[in-house]
Amino acid sequence: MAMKTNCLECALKSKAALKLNDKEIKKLSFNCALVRFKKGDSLIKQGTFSTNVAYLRSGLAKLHIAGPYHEQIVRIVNAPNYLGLPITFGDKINNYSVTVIDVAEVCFIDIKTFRYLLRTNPDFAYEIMMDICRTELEVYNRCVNRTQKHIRGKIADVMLEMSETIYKSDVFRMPLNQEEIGNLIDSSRESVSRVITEFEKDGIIGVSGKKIEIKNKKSLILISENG
Amino acid sequence: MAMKTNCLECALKSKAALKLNDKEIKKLSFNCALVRFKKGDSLIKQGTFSTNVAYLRSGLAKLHIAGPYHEQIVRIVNAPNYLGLPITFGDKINNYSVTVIDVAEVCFIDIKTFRYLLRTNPDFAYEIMMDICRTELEVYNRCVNRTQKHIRGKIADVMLEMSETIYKSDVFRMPLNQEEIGNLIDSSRESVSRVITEFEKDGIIGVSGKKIEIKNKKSLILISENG
DNA sequence: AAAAAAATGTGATCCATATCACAAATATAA
DNA sequence: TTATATTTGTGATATGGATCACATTTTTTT
Repeated sequence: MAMKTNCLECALKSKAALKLNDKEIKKLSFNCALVRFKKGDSLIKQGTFSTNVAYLRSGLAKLHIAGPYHEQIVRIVNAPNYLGLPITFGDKINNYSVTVIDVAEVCFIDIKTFRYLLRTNPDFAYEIMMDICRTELEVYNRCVNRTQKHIRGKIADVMLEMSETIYKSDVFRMPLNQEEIGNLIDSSRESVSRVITEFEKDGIIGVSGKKIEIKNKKSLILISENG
Repeated sequence: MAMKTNCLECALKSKAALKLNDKEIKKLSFNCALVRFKKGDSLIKQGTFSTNVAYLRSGLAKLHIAGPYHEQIVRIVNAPNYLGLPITFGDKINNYSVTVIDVAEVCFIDIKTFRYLLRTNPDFAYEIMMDICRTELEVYNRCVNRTQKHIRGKIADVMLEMSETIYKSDVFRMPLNQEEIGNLIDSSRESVSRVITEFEKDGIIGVSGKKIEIKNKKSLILISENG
């Protein structure tokens, strides 16, 4: 499953890795394994020990936490992006799970190597820090929206995020089922179904199976803003 | 208002600052101003530019965001702690506000000096990174609780946090009014009032004005866990 | 100490969503 | 291709908490 990597020639390097010199990249290459995953595979499991830094080279994953009553998807992570950086530093035990939702390639980097690079290359460290901070700010806003918006606005947000941020296209294959969408926006599967049906009837989106087409982006934005 | 600081002799240094050598501490001292604030004073204002790193040396502050419908308190920050580190790196514009809720001393550190220290002292940088990551993990869990728990459980959590984490005592002066508690746990002022009254009637807490006494911690923990 | 402002308590009513309970439709495995 | 499992659609009903509307208490200002 795991393959030797050639980080030097990798075209999907992180912004941070671009700051490494050839010698450092080689060190990284030696201590890094590339693994392919399919939908449903678990990359990080809440409650287990973290031993590697994971870098999502391609594909899509969900970061989720077992809440007191049900599962909650905290955010969708699209490539290229580090996964679970905060656990690498904040805690030895994984505070959340990460699961693949669309075929993915993941580089597992030895944690000692990663720390060595952080210590020796301040530019690399700075980029990693920027990355963590940007994510944190995003989580703040996501949390505020999740708790304050009504279902219709939240579904509109999900559709817009998939279209604009994740797939960068008006037509896409929704990688989450309705129960997962519910876990992402904190509502029940049934309510998600009702709103999606409503959006379709109103001609705002087109649905055929998992395929979604954004037909009226302006309406979606309006609904996102005004509930 | 602002005073020259003497970081070298400061007894309330951050874990990160403890990693600095004397020369670095002196540099910090030269580029740092200590300011005292009282309840209600604004330390960081959402939407403005961030120019300094703020370190809460003593006191208490709330980190809050203007949501689509109402204000939301994201977390309560107690000293000693950095304020708004993620904005320092993640964005030039403040994504949230920080306001004092109990007399506070804040050190404003010149951002260039801070960055210089990050570049030159990897141990310092590592501690700062740890700090950011721990906060991020905390925010994840807080967000899950806020959206999934019922009011009674959330009020129990607030009481326990104040008693155990913030004031480390069974008796304390609640620094938030009921509207603010509502903003912290996403509920209305009225509901907060009702639950607090209920807890008092049940003999779980004692209330006289702002003074709160935890009378039955076991009950609170039970309510926190089971709603 | 009096007046004004802010914070709190409490009933009555309303509403967005959850929950329950199935039917129908898709997807997956045998 | 049939059988089985998973996902989705939709009505009926229940409910936690929001909202509204005041009364009361506490705090702050003058």
